[in-house]
Amino acid sequence: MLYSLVDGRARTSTELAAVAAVSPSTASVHLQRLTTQRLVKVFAQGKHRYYSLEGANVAAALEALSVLAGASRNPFVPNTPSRLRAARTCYDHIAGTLGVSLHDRFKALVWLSASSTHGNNRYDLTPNGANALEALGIDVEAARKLRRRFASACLDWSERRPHIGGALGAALLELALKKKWVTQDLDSRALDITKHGRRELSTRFGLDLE
Amino acid sequence: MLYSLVDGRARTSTELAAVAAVSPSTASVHLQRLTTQRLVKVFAQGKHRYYSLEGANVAAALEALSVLAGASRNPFVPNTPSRLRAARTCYDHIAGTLGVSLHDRFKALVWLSASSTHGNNRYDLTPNGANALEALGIDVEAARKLRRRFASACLDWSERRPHIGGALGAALLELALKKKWVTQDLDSRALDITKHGRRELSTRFGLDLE
DNA sequence: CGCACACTTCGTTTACCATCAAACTATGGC
DNA sequence: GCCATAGTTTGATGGTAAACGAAGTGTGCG
Repeated sequence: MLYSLVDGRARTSTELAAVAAVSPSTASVHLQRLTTQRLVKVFAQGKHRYYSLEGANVAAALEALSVLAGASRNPFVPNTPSRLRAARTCYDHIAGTLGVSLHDRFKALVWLSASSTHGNNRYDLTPNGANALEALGIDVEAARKLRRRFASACLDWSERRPHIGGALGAALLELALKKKWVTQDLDSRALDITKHGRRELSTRFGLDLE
Repeated sequence: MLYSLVDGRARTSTELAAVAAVSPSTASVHLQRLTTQRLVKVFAQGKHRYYSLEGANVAAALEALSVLAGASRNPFVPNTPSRLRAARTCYDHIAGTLGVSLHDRFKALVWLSASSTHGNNRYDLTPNGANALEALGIDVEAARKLRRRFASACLDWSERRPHIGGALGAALLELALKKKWVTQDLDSRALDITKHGRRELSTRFGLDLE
């Protein structure tokens, strides 16, 4: 279970049960123990409970042990249709590889930081981030005034890593549609990244999508 | 057991049994397993079998795990009389802190290297090392001709780390006595490092002894 | 040579822990 | 409001591995 989590992605208890080839109940008690021992952390989203490694310490220990064991692990392959995996909507914001990439990029640029006031999986825009997004045409102040969480880490279904949700996520999708960076599929949640969009994402955010 | 070995010192199976608070027989089967799994290596000397960590990999893994456990280990304290621990003879060569320090220093200076032709715990002098020792007044060629092993790793009883044995070790002790770097105690195996010797060891080998 | 010591091998016992099924709780969708 | 799905709790069970004592092997010392 732990080794399957070293890629940084989160997994549900049922998936981890399958990975370990044990029954869901066995997996449950095991994961409970791993949680109390601070090896993994849980993140409940809807009726799914996503488990991921607690921190870099744990990954380091696993790495060191796998060196001893001389094992090479086979990587996780998501079995989501590739069109949906690349980019799609999640309620009213961007998910899929694109969503996760944006999230990672915004954190790397320090536009987004973990919220100090709210819970664990909430974000704040830094002054830099607010300026940059205003410059792109997002009304950050308006988004702040809405009666909903401003920005949150939403766990991505296909990538199993967080993307940006909340009012800010919605504003980003709105912007991307308005600027024709992406177009919405009519009968699915898939998003198409336009040629123009690909260029813009690259120059504005340094995002290089396959 | 493994944690008690992270300091790089070797320990006997009886000591490790005491460390783990189990019977000698239990320790024996456990150590056997650790050996086949390449976590520790054995070195038989007389009727003692010294166990030590197999390599840096193992130490790294233990380190990573202890970070997770948040434990701080209490270090090994040798219970040997300090006079004997500092310097003494082992058969006909130098043992104790001084012996181990010389061994470590010679390896660091690349005067001594693991023997390519003989077994695992044998040494060869490098050309550099031979020159340096000849310059000090050791007849290296004569030592080579003796019908005994030239240089070997002899596990130090108090330090639990190797010092230099064999013909080379004997020649080193002979030199140290002749140059009055050390004087031999009359009724024990203890060696006294003279003031002069301390100075010489410092300038010639960069050895700083307490 | 024989004793003492260091350690290992063997066979047996015991305790524990992983595992599962069944029952239970929680969440989302219609 | 009800069903389906996701996950957890609980209690019983069996397999396994850790542990020990007793007997065996090997090494050094007098």
